[in-house]
Amino acid sequence: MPELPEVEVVRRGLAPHVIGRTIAEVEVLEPRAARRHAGGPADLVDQLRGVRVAALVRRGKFLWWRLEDAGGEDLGVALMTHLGMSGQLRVRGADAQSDAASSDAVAASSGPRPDPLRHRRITLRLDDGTLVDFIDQRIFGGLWTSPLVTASDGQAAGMGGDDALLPADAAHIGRDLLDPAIDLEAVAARIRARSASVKSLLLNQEIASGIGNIYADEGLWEARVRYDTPGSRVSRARTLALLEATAAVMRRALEVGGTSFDALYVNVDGRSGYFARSLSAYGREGEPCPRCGTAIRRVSFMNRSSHFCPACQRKRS
DNA sequence: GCTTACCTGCCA
DNA sequence: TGGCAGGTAAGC
Repeated sequence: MPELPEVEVVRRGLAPHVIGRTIAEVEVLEPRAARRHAGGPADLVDQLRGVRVAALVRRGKFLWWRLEDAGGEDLGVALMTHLGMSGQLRVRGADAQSDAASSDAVAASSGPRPDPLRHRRITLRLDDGTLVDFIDQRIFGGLWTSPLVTASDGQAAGMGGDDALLPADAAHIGRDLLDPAIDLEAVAARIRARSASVKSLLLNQEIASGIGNIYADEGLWEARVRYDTPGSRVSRARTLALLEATAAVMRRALEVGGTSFDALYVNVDGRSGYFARSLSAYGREGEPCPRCGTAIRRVSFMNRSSHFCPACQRKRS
C-alpha cells in the first residue's frame, strides 16, 4: 500500500525519465482510472497531448506533474496522479528494458508469474519513446488534471518543486512530515485540540499528509501511544514525539525503498524489502513485541486493522 | 465526525 | 463464499 515513502520512491525513480520530455500520446484503457478528470477520458487525452513535463512534485501521497507548453510557458495546470491502494507507475521502452524476451527469461527461471501489465489502465507515451504505465488492480487511484493555486503559507508546495503553486485538488492536503516547511508545533496543536482518536487524526490528510494505516500503527507503537487515545489526552511532548517517530519510520522506509529500484524500473510495490523485515507492529498479530515481548494484538478499528502492543501502548482515555 | 461507496484478488 | 485489504471523498 503506497504511503509517503513509496510515493517518494516513485517520484525519484520517475523524474529522470519524464522531466523535460513531451507527452506525445495518451492511451486510456480503463475509463474508471480517469474518473476524477472532470472532462472525461477523451478530454484528458486531448489536454495532455503535446505538453512538456516541467517538474514532478509530491505532497503526502499526491504526486503531480507540472506542465508547460513547448516554449516553456507554465500552463497553470498539473497532471495529478494518486496511487490509491494498488497503483503503480512503471517505465518501459526507450532506455527501459521490459520487453517480452526478458519477461520470458524471468518466467523460465522462477516459474510462472502474473503478467506485469495485467492491470494496465493508462499509458503515456513520451516523445523519446518512453512509455509510462499506470497500473492499478483496484482502480482506487487515477490520473486527472487540476488547475494550480498558491499554497497559503507561500512556501514551496511540495518535494520536487520550488514555488508555492499546487493543484487545487491538493490544496486541502496538509504538508507531510518530511516537508521542511511543516510546522510540527501547529500540527501537534491541531491534534490536541480534538477529542477524536489520535489514530484517526494521524490518518487525516488535512492535518498532516502521507500517513496511512501502516505508518500510523508503527508511529503509535514507537511513541507508545494507543490508537484509540483521544487527541486531547496526549501531552504536547508526546504528540511531538509521536510525529517525530512517525517521520523517522517513514525516513527509514524511504532509505530502504530507495535501494530496491533501479533507474530502468520504477518499483512501487510497498512490500519490497522494507516491509518484510522492519515493521514492529503492523501485520505482526500474535508475534512478540520487539520491545517487551508481549504478543501484538490486532483489532478492528475504523473499518481497518490496528496493531498494537497491549503492554507498551496502554490505554490513556 | 462517522459511515458508506468505490474496487479487485486472495485466502480461509 | 464471505471476509479482508484500505485511501479518498461524498453523504448523512
